[in-house]
Amino acid sequence: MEQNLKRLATIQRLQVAGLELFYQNGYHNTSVDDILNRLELSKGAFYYHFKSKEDFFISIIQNLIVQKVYSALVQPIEGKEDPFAIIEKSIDATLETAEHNILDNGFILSNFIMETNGKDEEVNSYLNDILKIWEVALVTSLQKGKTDGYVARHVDSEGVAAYVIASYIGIRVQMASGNAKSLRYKYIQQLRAYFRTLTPQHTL
Amino acid sequence: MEQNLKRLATIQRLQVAGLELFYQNGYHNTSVDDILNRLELSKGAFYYHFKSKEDFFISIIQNLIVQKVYSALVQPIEGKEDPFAIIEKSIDATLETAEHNILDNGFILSNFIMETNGKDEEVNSYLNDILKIWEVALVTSLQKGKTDGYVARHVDSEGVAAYVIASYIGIRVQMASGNAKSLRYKYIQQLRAYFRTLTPQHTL
DNA sequence: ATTCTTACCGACCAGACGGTCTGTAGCACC
DNA sequence: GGTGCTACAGACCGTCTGGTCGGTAAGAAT
Repeated sequence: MEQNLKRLATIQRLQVAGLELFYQNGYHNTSVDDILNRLELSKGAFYYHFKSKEDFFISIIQNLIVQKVYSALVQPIEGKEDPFAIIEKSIDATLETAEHNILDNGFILSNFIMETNGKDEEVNSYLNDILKIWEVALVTSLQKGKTDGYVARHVDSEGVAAYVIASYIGIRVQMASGNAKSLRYKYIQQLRAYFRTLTPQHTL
Repeated sequence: MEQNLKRLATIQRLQVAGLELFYQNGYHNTSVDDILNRLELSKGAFYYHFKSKEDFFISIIQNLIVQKVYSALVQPIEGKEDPFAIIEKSIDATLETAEHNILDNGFILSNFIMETNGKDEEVNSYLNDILKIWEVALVTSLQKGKTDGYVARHVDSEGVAAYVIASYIGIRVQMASGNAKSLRYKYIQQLRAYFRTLTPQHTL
């Protein structure tokens, strides 16, 4: 039993360190040895627990990234308040962590999606699944907002979701290249302006 | 003289093939040999004309990518018509080429920016310069639109530019993972809705 | 106490990759 | 018609990377 705990701990350590390095340097630019050196573990340990680097990455996606995205972007918008308000709030919150260069959620996704696009088809599909989860949550929230009177009837929920996701991914690309703070402010301003056109009051 | 032409032709062939392969497989995932094999040239040829792989990439950025982005996204919006109309049109046009999987312009940029972010600082800055060119063109166009009565006075031109660029980059990430056609349609719809809030008539 | 299994070590390997270097065919120039 | 230079050819090298494999200490099982 004690053994099993140590095993799980080692796996966890590898995954956490792996995610951090993959995020900082990219998947292809991070070697297995890089991860091992940081933890003072050996090749043997790694390949005892994971059958390949790719398998390792997929385990990270499913065990760490899914949960992070879920808790940061999906769960917060499941309430029955004004969808626009809570969507804006959840996005702003993740952008704030991004600003301080903390390992952040959504960006990891788009980062890896672009890096694995074309090659690493399997990894790429797992990553896109996560984006899909967010998309579904956004659409659901918007549809509910229609019956609750927060969202105008004519709004194309899927279109809005795609647009929100797009702008979020894009702003993160730009934030990566400096002056994150002012970009975040500008972005939220414009997002709010955009949302304003989708409210029922607006169309009256 | 004949010699000089051949020299330039070889350089051109290398750059064109290089851009195509870098775009398809990413910069780090494309080896110099990959490019050479396609053209049936040798290592000697490559390192005669370029001092390193990075130097080669920078030459591609400055000779090919700059011009492509300029002709596709900057030049078209320099007129004095309605900024929103011509911006929308230029973006839609590039998304259409993207849809048919032609080597396309803006995406190359965001692709490479993300790949070279963190490492390859020099390459990264050259890429960001191009984004800046687009941004400046957008801001200029919007400002001119204010005096021409197309754009509401209160509009934050820089914010709008950042938001447009962001959504464009993001939608391209999503288009890369399939169903490009419907995404393009949705995206343009939402972009138009967003622009509508920025016109003077709207604020009356 | 012995045997088996788990969790890990670390030397090693094959292949890929960026880059170097020596060589050479052919055109230019006098 | 020799000399020099340009534009390549291609063998070679050092390094890095994912992955393998034989070994082993320590706990579990009997």
